[in-house]
Amino acid sequence: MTVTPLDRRSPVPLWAQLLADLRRRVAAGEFADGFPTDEELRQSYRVSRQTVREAARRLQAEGVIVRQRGRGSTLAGSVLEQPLQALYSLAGRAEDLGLPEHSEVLAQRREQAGDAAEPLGIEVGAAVVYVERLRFVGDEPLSLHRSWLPAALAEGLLGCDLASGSLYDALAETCGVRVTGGWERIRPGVPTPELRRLLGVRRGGAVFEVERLATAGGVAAEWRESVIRGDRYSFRADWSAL
Amino acid sequence: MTVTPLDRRSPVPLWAQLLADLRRRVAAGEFADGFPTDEELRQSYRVSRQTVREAARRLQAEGVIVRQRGRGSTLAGSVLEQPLQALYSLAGRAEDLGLPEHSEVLAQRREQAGDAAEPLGIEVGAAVVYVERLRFVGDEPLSLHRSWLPAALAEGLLGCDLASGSLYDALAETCGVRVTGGWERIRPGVPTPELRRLLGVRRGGAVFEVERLATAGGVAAEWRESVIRGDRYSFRADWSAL
DNA sequence: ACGTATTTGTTCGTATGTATT
DNA sequence: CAATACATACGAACAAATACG
Repeated sequence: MTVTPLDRRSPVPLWAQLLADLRRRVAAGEFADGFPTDEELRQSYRVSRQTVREAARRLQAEGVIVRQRGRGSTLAGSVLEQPLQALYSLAGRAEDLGLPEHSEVLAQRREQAGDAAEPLGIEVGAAVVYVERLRFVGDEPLSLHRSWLPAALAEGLLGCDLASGSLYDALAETCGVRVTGGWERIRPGVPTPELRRLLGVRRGGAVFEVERLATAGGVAAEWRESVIRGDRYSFRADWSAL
Repeated sequence: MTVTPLDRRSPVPLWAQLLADLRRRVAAGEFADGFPTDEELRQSYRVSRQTVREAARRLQAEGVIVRQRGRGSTLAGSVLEQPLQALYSLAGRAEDLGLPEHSEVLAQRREQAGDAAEPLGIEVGAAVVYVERLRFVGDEPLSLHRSWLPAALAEGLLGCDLASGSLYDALAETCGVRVTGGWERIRPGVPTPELRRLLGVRRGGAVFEVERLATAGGVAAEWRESVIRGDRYSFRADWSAL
């Protein structure tokens, strides 16, 4: 019984106290044989399910646990990876902010799958649609995106005007494929001279490199490699009450 | 009346439908004169407050709105900045994962505040404690952290052993100062030759550059500039049901 | 300066849906 | 099919921060 009792008179919310105690127990290596269920936590800490979920939600957001319906919560593997709010749609984000957005389409053609075959789960040499776009927010370029989509799904994109808007909107309208999920990984990078020129990055400037897999109903729909200017884009976190 | 009615028989959760509609309305420039309160949204969409909060929580996580107790929700008309799960404590994260962690203390001394004066909100030349640590996870260096703390708060850190563990733990134990919040900004960068050598980054390797301000009860407690190896650390987002 | 109304945050209880075992 | 476990959704109440008269 290593449960630390929570203090209801404390100004610190119950969920924060619970979160702290769970972090402590995780660090102590306590849950090697399975993370407790919501119900078990509810009983052992004598709080409501709401409170348990609030703490669990944050543990999940931090990448400490993975929660799955019907299966329960499990400790996440130990990788030095930080969860992130999904970039998802840069176009949508710019639009939300009321910024003018457009793209220069550098390529839009059929190809045979090379490196993209593996993440897409198709065979090398299978037909894919390749789209390369230089995206502008305002007058200056912000990012370069290279996307590979299985031709079986995205054939219709070839005749599409992609000079503005989200690729996923076009994919939904033209091909009836609605992207429902995916993942992406973000790293820092040094742009090649050609990329520097395309994006207008000054000497010594760095970029974010983003890999993304988008899925539609569990099927891989797009593999994307993006480069985003570091001098025009950044990530920010505000944190409190931890 | 631009409220799109929600479909309760749809497999898409109500909060997701609400979120989509709110995003649409934001993009349409509808909330120029104030974002609706939870109660207003509850009534106009005929859902419970729980549902409203679930959608609002995500809008906040995306950086679209800012929510404040007593004040309401406001549009965060802003920059191209993406919200991020706080890095918060790298030491804690490594510890949670059961990875061995330690630091090489490169500097730990009293100084006069220079560039750190402004973010800390103190006068240039005021006494600060400067700490520079090279942090290892496993046998290899992961990051370099340079911290400035007001001497008025953190004097006690000067006599502290900082070879392992979190600076904030030391700050709490030695000085009785508990960090309660803050913010950080993350950009990509190219390391200087000296940093390359210190961190063991190969030629052409890039890094994350992190600026952080930590506060304790509303008072600035630490200004930090960090450099994290890009080949050992990355950010990851999983997204779904959007 | 003080008290009241507003608004979001926290917490409880309860019921039902959905994915996994 | 049944049991398990997380997700969604409703209702309700009080706390805490803010705004306003």
